[in-house]
Amino acid sequence: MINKKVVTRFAPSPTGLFHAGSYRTALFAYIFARQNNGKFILRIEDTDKVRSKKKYEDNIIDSLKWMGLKYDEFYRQSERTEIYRKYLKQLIDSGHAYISKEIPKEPGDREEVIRFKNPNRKVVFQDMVRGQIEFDTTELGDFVIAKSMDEPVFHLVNVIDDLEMGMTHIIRGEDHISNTPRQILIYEAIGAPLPIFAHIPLLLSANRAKLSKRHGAVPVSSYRERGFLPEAIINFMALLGWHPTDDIEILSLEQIIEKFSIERVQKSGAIFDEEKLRWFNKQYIGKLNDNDFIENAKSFLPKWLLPTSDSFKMLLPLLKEKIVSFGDIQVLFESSGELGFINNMQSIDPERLLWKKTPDREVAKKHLIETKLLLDKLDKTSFNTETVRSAIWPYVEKNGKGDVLWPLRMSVTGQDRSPDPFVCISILGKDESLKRISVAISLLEKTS
RNA sequence: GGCUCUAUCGUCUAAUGGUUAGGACACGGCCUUCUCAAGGCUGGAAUCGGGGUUCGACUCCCCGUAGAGUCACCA
Repeated sequence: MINKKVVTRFAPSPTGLFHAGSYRTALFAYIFARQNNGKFILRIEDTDKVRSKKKYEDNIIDSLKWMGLKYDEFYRQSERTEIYRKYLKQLIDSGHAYISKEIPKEPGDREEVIRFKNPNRKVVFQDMVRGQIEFDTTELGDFVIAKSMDEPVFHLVNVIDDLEMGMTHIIRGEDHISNTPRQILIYEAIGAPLPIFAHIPLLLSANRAKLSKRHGAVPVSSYRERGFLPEAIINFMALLGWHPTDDIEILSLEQIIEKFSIERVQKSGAIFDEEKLRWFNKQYIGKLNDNDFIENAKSFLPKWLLPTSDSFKMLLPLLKEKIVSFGDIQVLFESSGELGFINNMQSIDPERLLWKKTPDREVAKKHLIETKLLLDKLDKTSFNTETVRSAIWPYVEKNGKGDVLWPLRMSVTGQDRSPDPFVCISILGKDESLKRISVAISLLEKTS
């Protein structure tokens, strides 16, 4: 039995912010390694010195860390030139590559590069996702594998590293299918055994183009900034191109690792639709306990609302049920948001104080006056959602919920949509609430 | 254009020769409800087209069509 330990890798080039497309590739490679008790390697492919940026490398590493995808080894290709040179020399010495005179076509082009001597033959390989794939490499020509002995290029370094790092499974995007025959040729020239390939389908933008900076790719870090939970992103992404055998879709990373099977990976590309991610995020937010919720919510709260305050405690259940991502908290508190009334009371049209089923000014006015009286009896220091509710509730039950509560809620919020009036009133406090109710009463008087 | 890959509801997908083609998101309706949500119930919605193979095709084969990827001294 040649039961070699599974080794997979994620090999991004640090030339842009880490986005969903590459993230899903990393996730599948990670899952496959973990479910086989194998190794997962992160390799930064920064041979393009012009486009590679440290900040992008940092972004990739931070995002991976945030998502909880731990790698066992880390490499940077820019630090491995010696190794590549050795192989380059071997390839030239054995006649598989040669130094080629060129006519530069673009600025930066060399007059001399190293090309691979293409044996021009058919290449066949088995892909774990797609089955057998055939290519005729004749059309590829003698492709460039290095700009100079110290500047190897993608195809070469990719193969050498996978070889040197003992890669057993190359799990990467479908966009690499057409690179595979070139790389197989290099493996053969070096005399190395082939790894197993698995090309997973691409993630597509809404217009069906490969997800990229130009086409709707949202950086993972931006989901983090908008208050999404990594568990939700993982769950959502895993289900793009893969599906368990049953219909249970809410899955932790551990459960995914347990159930995952690369043979069940879809062959066709999947459109990245944020709508379902939002749903997943809501599910995961709902599972959070208060402490974790607060921890996540903290940075999105308006300055005046401390997580330790009574106001926050009153708002907590409401926040939990309303938001889809923590970033929504900010929206809620904007002047046009559902909690905007707290700091921005809009002037109201008296007509809006009337409940649709009882559009009578006298009725509305009477209920406002009565509830105001009830509220006035409450002690300021024990003015909270529960005391407010119990003070008014008997009156509400006796006179009809809509008849009493609609004018009350409208008078203190001025908004069509808001939390229930008890929460609103307790948040505003006794003085402010009574003031707003008085204003509403006088509005009804003036016009009637 | 050459080469390669792909094709089930709007979206993510299940069903690997026999199902009333299933689930989820989104959408509509109803219930609940002072509003908005949430929740419950419920509805509409798909096998790209044409040929085969077969007693029987979403499923296998061929031809179209459509989409995607790739054709760098980027990765």
